[in-house]
Amino acid sequence: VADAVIDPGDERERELLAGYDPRAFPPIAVTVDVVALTIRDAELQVLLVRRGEPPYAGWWALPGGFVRPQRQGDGTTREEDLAEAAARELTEEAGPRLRAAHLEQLGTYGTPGRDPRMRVVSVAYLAFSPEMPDPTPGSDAADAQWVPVTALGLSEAGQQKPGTSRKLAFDHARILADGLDRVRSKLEYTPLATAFVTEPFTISELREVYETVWGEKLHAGNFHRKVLSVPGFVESTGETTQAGGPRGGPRARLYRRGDARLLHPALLRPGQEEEVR
Amino acid sequence: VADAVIDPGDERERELLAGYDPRAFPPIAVTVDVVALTIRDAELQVLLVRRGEPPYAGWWALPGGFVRPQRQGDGTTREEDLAEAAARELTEEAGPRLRAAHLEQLGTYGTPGRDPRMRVVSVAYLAFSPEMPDPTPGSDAADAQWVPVTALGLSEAGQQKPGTSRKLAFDHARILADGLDRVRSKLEYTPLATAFVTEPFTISELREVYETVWGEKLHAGNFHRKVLSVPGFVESTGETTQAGGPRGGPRARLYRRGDARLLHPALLRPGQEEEVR
DNA sequence: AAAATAGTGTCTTTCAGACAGTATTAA
DNA sequence: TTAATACTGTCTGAAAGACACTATTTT
Repeated sequence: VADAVIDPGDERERELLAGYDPRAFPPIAVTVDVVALTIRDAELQVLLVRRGEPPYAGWWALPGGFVRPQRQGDGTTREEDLAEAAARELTEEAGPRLRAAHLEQLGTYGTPGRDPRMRVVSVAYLAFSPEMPDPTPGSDAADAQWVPVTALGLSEAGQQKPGTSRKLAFDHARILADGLDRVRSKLEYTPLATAFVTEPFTISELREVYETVWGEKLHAGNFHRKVLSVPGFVESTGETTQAGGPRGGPRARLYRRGDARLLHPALLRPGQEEEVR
Repeated sequence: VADAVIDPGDERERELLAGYDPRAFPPIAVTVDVVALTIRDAELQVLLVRRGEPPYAGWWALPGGFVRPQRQGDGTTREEDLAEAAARELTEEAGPRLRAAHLEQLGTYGTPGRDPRMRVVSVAYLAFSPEMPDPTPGSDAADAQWVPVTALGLSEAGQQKPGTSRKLAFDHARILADGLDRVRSKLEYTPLATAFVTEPFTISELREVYETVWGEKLHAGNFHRKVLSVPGFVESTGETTQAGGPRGGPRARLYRRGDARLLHPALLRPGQEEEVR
């Protein structure tokens, strides 16, 4: 295939190429996939795209696509970084209104055979955003939807349980499961939960993030004191909400994100006594 | 380049290919790089290879190379997984005696221009092994060496300080810095330290691992009690060493790795009061 | 005998979690 | 008035860290 452009030269040069020049090998495709998470209706939801073409036509997939060596946006032509590619895919699928508050690399998946068409190595990214409207129907993102992760029947092993209606294409069930593990764990020791709320926010809103992601009720009083005791987690605005909660209660104080990158001491997840052995 | 093999067909098909077929784009090379760490002479050391060819001839690099779509080992021909490729590179560079006790994916680096020859996306792996002999001179691994990480003058920003004699090629200083961050942090909440010692081991040997990786002296008595109090971290063999320490002291009890995958409660790193802000 | 090391005991401080209690707001 | 919620106070137990101490071994 691509060998054609190379003049092998003498044997030494050929060996050099075999060791150092990838054009001597069949190509490997590089893609990015994005696990975009948000909280809607008190549920953790993930952005999925319905596939229209084989393979896996009619199945659901994480938004993603091939990394483009050339990027044309503002007129200038330059190459595209991996994180840029992830952000681009997200915007293309979910619309320009989705501004992820946080984007980080999750991991890279390159097991042979994960894409039946050819060897594909996929760099997965994890994105978090506050509650977003549905992707605009009729736009480029017509086939994108926010789906509650509980509706996907994921097992601990990163597979979907039989009988789940929305089937995930490729190894996306595994990637999503890894992403969920990562989020649940990062809530403990980073201020990541603040990426799921819009500023200013209340301590209760922050607690709802933890409860939704961890799937466990937390003690409101202890949570409140704990959050305020961690230096740099949140920062008071001095304001309060304009009204109490929908079912009563006093007005709550409002906060902004603090400047801490790590939470010390950490907010440990309850019910983890049973260790992973 | 590779466009030649594709017949563009009508416009619809061309668009399909542009979206789904990587052969419509210039190729991106996929490599694996390995950050192999061990403890020798009470120092944390990393396996580096001296580059003989441009670019960066004479500089030092992490062991690594292109992922081979086809792998020929036991006669059968099949594709090579990313982790397999990492293990293969490690064996090729350090010799077959290096058996990593632990191998995990670190991250993927694909910034345009990181390799001046072409667009290269590199999947980095992190490997840990107990103390190993030097790579055999005269073998394939003639140019590989264990180098103390302190000799590389890494700054927090993942760059080498001016005046460092051993210069790291490509963005390998950044990859190594990320790897060191990962190790230091994983010692806290996983039993990873046991990957740096040979079984059976003493609590003091385990403490030396922590002290070397963290670069801080720990309180021997408190460390001892702490390790034994974490369920599943270590498991007693019932044996003791045959002699005391080289400068006196009683014989120490010997332990094996336990079955815990996570340490609860964690072994928190001291001197971290100053948070990352 | 002296020095080094393995391992244990104990005290103080911090923190997580349970629980109670007060003030404020909506229905 | 009732129920819900925001926030604070207090107690208990777990655990980290400082320090002291004993026992065992080498020099």
